Amino acid sequence: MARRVRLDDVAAAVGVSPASASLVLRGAPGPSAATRARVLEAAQRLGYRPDRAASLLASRRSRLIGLLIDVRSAFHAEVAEQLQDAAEDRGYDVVLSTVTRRRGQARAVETLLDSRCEALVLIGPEAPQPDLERLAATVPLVVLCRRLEAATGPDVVRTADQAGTALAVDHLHRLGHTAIAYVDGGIGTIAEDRRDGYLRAMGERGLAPRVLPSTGPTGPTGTESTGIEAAAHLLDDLPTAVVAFNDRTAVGLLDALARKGISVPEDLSVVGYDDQPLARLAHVGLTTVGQDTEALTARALDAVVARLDGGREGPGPEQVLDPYLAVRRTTAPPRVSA
Amino acid sequence: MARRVRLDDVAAAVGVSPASASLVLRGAPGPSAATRARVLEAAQRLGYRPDRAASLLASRRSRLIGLLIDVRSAFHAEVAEQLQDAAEDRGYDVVLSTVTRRRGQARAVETLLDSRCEALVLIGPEAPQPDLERLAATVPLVVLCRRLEAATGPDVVRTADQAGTALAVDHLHRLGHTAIAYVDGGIGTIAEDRRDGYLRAMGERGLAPRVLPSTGPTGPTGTESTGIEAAAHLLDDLPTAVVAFNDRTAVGLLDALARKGISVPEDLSVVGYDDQPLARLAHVGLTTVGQDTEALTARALDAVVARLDGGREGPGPEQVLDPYLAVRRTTAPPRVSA
DNA sequence: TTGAAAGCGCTAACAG
DNA sequence: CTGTTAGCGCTTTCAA
Repeated sequence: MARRVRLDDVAAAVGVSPASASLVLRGAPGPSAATRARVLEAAQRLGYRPDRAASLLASRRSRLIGLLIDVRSAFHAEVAEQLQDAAEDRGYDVVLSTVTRRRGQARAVETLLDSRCEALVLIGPEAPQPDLERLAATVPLVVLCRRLEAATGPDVVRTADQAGTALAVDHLHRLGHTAIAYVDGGIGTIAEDRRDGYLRAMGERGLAPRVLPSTGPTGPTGTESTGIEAAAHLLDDLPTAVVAFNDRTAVGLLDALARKGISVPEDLSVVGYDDQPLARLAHVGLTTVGQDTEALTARALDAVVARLDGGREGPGPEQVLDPYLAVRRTTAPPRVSA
Repeated sequence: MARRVRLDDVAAAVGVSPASASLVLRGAPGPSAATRARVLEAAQRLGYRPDRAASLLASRRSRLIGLLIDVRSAFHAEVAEQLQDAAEDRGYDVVLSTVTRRRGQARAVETLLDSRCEALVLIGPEAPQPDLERLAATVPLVVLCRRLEAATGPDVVRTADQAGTALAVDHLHRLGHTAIAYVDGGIGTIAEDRRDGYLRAMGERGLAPRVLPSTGPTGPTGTESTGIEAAAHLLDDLPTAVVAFNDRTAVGLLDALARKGISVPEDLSVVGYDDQPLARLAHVGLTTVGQDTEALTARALDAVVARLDGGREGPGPEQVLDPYLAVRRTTAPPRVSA
């Protein structure tokens, strides 16, 4: 295998200095149109590919944004794709680092830092706030989809989760429902917000809340089984509508209900949360609350750029976007009972 | 923000040369236990983090494996996670590059090459074989989940897709089915193999095949809508069982059938392909064919290591793994008809 | 077992 | 507008 073509080779072939060739290949101003053309031609002909490690080492800036993802999450994936494209438009590149069962968030962050990322984006990190603050002291940090108490270090971009469940309650109430239960999502900031939004919305309407606890500490929370368990509790005293912590819970609920012969939405309306592809399946047609991922990633990138290019020092104001409600086939007015 | 701690700082703090410190920090043999301890202590205390760009540039080898993924695919995600962990055990690191709608495979591959990856893994690449051969001439290449005609360049690791659909047919036949239709997946190596497997399996059993065409060139292939369309054709002359090109198609099919009042598996058995998380949902309970992702990634990594560390020159023998059948709730013996 | 010196391939100052 | 000169932070001979 032939030695790789270097910048020097290109420069030599054209008869200019490596410095000039470098300017040309980076599209930097300076070189004349003539030199430019010749260098480009030679680079093309020789099959020159710049060595990223070398240019990274030599340049002051890396223009690299690190993104931590749990690659199994569809939402993370969507963010990754959108951030990649958005970053490109601003002249940045995104480095992905995956969290796996064996490879915790700390390890993944280190990888990113070692790769010279200038800023980091974390999606719904579960780390305690002090850890995030500490990290933010090291590198510009954007926390996506996670509320922080009086964030001082990281920039925060998130959707108003409280407003999301409130949206669901509002929708059901307008349809005529008053007995609206909520299937909880357990611990965590997101679960808290969604629950609070439900409780507040119910209170505002003078409705009695009813929160079904999430699966206990034995099982994972916010999964299909959470919904299945909740269904069992529900059967004793059926409300006319249920809001679930997330879509997976809602799907579990739907499944269990179907097996008990309870029709949705005739006997019971169900609302999920997340607007996952799953929810959109014709098969499921789940009415659900969703967030505008594209806007979320755009804001996240704005925050990064404001710090790196805009010279902003501290975190910007918290960005809280509004959720939307996608009405599908699992909600309807309550049955006019006898 | 304080200047980053360098190797020189650590070396100076201990009073040894950077060279020795380097050896210690990489765990290379040479330095005495005493030096070792002192260097490690100092590195820890100063918060030293090696600069990857610099070490990459300086070292002959990068020990980097590039993986191209479409991050929206659950399967790709699973491979990414497993390859990451497996690579770590062999002292390699995985660099992820995503293909997006805007950023084609070629671009993503270039990124990987520029990052000094020593080998590339592509998952089910759709590029024409000559392109793959050409790429394989540049860098050790492993093609995962894609059959190649007499592969000369890349290593190939895949599951026997023909055997997969044959497995499905066999299962249905044993249950007593004879009228077994197949919903096609359109063009592409994988679709061809699955269809061929079906046709051959039917032929071997003296059964008449019936292939329902995939959605035409207007729509994407292998999606829920493919299944929905297929259901319409099916209704004219209902078989007792259907094998679908993939799970998404099967789910579309299930949905359409449910709306027509056809019960599964009582009136019709359905088998999918891929064993996606979707299929495992209690809600769906799809009988489906799957592949052993863990084995697949392990073999892929073996192939990479054989070339890089084992000094193998050409591609190794094609690795073809067996698919498995996950029997769930969408298949049953045919109704004993009147 | 350790240290000195010479790069890895590129960019960034500055001088011409 | 172009070339020269130094590094970026690390690894790697090779000699001590």
